[in-house]
Amino acid sequence: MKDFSEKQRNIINAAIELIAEKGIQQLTIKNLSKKIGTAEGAIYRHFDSKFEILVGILKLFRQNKDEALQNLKTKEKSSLQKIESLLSARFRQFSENPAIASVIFSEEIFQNEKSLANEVYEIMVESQKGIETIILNGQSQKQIREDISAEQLTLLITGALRLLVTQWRLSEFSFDLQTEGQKLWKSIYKIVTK
Amino acid sequence: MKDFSEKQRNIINAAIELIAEKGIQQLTIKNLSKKIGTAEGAIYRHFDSKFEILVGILKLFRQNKDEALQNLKTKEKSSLQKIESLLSARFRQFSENPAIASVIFSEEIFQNEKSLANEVYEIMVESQKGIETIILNGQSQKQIREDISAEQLTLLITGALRLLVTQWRLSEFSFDLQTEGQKLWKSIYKIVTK
DNA sequence: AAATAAAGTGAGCGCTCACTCACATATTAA
DNA sequence: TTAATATGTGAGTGAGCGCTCACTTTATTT
Repeated sequence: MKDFSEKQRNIINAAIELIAEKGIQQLTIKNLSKKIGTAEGAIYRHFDSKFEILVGILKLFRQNKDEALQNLKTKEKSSLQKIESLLSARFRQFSENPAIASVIFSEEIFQNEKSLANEVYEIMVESQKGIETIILNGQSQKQIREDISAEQLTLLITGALRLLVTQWRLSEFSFDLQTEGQKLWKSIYKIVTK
Repeated sequence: MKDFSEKQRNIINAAIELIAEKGIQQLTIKNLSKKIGTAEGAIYRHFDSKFEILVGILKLFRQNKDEALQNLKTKEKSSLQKIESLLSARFRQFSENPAIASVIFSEEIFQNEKSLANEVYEIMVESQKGIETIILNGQSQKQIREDISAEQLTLLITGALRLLVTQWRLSEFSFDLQTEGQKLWKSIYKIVTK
């Protein structure tokens, strides 16, 4: 699994932005080259096919997720603090790069190709497993209520996170995501600590 | 706003199934006519354009939502019972018609066209307003906790519902949605009643 | 400075797309 | 029964798609 060159990252970022702006159906090589400011053919010096660009987007998302989870493990924090960190890091990332917010929870984009759809699902499951593990830890340390399973709490937390981001996007970023994200965290805190 | 003819409903349902199976990019007039068993041209006797078929899908979703909310108003139930009814009705609907589950929460399908994307957002907001109203009622009757706003509780409930359905779809319907839906309701019940 | 490699260019290829239209067939009205 | 209307058919149209390739330009190595 090699890393991307600078040009490749440019192309991937432009692709994410294009999808965010116009939807997957407008992610064409022509539009992509226009966005980057090169001829169409140039793209094929860096990617074998359009498919590989989509693969690249998912690879980037997977890296982000791995980094976020890895980052937490090194720190000395309580389970609740870890969850708060994860959430606020997410909201910050999306605020700084709204295009990612528009693509990362849109599984439909990759539904065209079976192998991509599967990758999307795997990333989602792994990401939630990370949160579930933190919650399980919090439960065994009696910081998080135990009358609701870690799986269910994860579903509630992740679901709300996703929906909030989706609303932010569909409303054309009409509210401050980080502010609303903090509100959400306060609610989650009340709920998980009972 | 006229109702659809039988042929039009056939076409809309086939379109939903196609999107569910192969993604929006495979919703082509050729594939659609193959699915229905007619020639391509026949479709244009019932819809002016492919765009109008997408509009039709959204119209159907809006009708479903309106009916579900209207249905509840007539019944004599507590707020908590109403929410449970809403959720279980949803899960039943999706179990019986998985294709709808695959499309209804995939907002990016309609992202291609600004007017459609807006419609999608409106339906979402209205749907949540319905739940929020029920929760507000439950709060004023002291059946639902008041230390978390109705808006936030709606976000948590709706988010979890959506995510559960999405997981069910991405896992290729690998678990029983209604069973998991009941589990979710039990968790939600514990949370909202404190 | 010359040679080699890497990156960019854009016309053009085969293909699929949404959609049209002249015609055929089925349904309803007179 | 005939006329009128609605519906179905499928080859055809121009446009746009992903992608290729002969060629040019830029960067790197000798």
